[in-house]
Amino acid sequence: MPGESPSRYDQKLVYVLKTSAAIFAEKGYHSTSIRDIARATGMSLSGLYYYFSSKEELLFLIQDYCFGTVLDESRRLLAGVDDPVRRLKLLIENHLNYFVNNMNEMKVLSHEANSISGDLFKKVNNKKRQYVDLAMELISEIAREHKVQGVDVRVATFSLFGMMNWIYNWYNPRKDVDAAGLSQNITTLFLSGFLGGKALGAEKVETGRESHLDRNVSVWQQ
Amino acid sequence: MPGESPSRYDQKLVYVLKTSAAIFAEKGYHSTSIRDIARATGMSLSGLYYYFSSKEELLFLIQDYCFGTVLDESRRLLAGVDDPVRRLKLLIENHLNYFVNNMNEMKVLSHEANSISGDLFKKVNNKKRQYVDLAMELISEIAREHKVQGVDVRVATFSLFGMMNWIYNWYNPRKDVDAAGLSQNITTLFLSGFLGGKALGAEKVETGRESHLDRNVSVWQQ
DNA sequence: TATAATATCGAACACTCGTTCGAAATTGTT
DNA sequence: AACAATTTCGAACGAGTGTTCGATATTATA
Repeated sequence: MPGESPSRYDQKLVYVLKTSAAIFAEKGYHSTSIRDIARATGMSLSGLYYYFSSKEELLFLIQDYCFGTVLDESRRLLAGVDDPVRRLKLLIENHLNYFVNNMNEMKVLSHEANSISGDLFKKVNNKKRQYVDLAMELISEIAREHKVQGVDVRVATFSLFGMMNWIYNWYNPRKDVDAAGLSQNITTLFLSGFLGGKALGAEKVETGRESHLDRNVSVWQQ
Repeated sequence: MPGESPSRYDQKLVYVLKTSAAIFAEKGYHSTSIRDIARATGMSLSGLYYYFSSKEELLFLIQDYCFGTVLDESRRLLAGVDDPVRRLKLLIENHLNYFVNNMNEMKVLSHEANSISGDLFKKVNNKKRQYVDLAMELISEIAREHKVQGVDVRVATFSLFGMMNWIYNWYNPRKDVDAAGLSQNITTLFLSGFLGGKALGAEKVETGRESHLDRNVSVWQQ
């Protein structure tokens, strides 16, 4: 049912997640106290626990929501596309686009991957494995199709993720190329390398830009 | 003066650093207590403070020692080599070789870069900037020489560091290719990309394998 | 407006943390 | 053996942590 507006509860939960993600991204999960989050959200310490049952679950909610979106969106985009090179390009584009537009959440997802444990860790890691497997299979197909030799598929896959996930360490939206440029650059780098850059032009593809979390947050922003 | 053996103090300091780095790498800096380190080293809580003046300084000592070695070694290796492509290959090879042989320290250096603050942060960051600048200038030279178009030098540089520094998230010495293979793969990927892999073979280069920290640690190991 | 459901809060608890300090043990020197 | 320097330790302090709980305020329902 389209047009159904999210409940008061959901709206505020999203606000809490978004605010927490920003602080986690800035100070790190372990250096952030629930009191920090209370201050930033304007809520009381105990009031926050109405929206999560532990600090670790709060981290989980951020990571799970974030990864779920990336995974769903990439599947949606790849559906109906057959050529593995084209599919990989879409995956890269979606990944980087979401990263740039949700830097806080993606930093928390990348950098705090081991700050979570037990079942919550497993849940996030399942999605992560699915996502990595998808990319690795694409790269494997490409290797077969194009008879790539001398490059290990596992090394190639994680090198690609390294390129993409490292950006929270250096990327500056006001200084660097935009998300589309970033995708274009990294796609070229991965496929053709630094010295063969002219061979493959990555065409622009339409992907959603706005964060899901952004949608309902306006009410709560000062 | 070669052959001068390190003092008792230095030996044990190195032992403390090495042990701490292993725990920091496993549990993360903020989740590690000085009591954890005391237990692992077999020393008392207060006894540790004879070797560092604060937990943060302990982190600094690990990062500074580690980065200093990488930087010095890379300068030593690059001295006398003119061709920028050759120079970059050496930098990559040295970086990955040191990374694989000192995974704990390099993980602490990469992953805990923002767990340190103030002057100590500045000190480490100065070395980091020098190192990044060195790589970026090499890449810039290569771009000029080979008339590379369509790839941003800054994006390329940090993508390379992303590939290299991400490995602590996935690399398994017992499962993956060794340090030499890793260098070969990543050099090829960066320069020729996944689809142009055959063009450039990265020749093997001799670099030191043993960690500096390893040298004097044997006495203290159980 | 009365009643139920939802949402928020202040205060406190139990615990862990980094760090200090004076004394004791160990090692090196004469 | 006597002394000095180096190294180690136990015990404690004060501050900050995540979390709980009963009560209160707010909103929705009738």
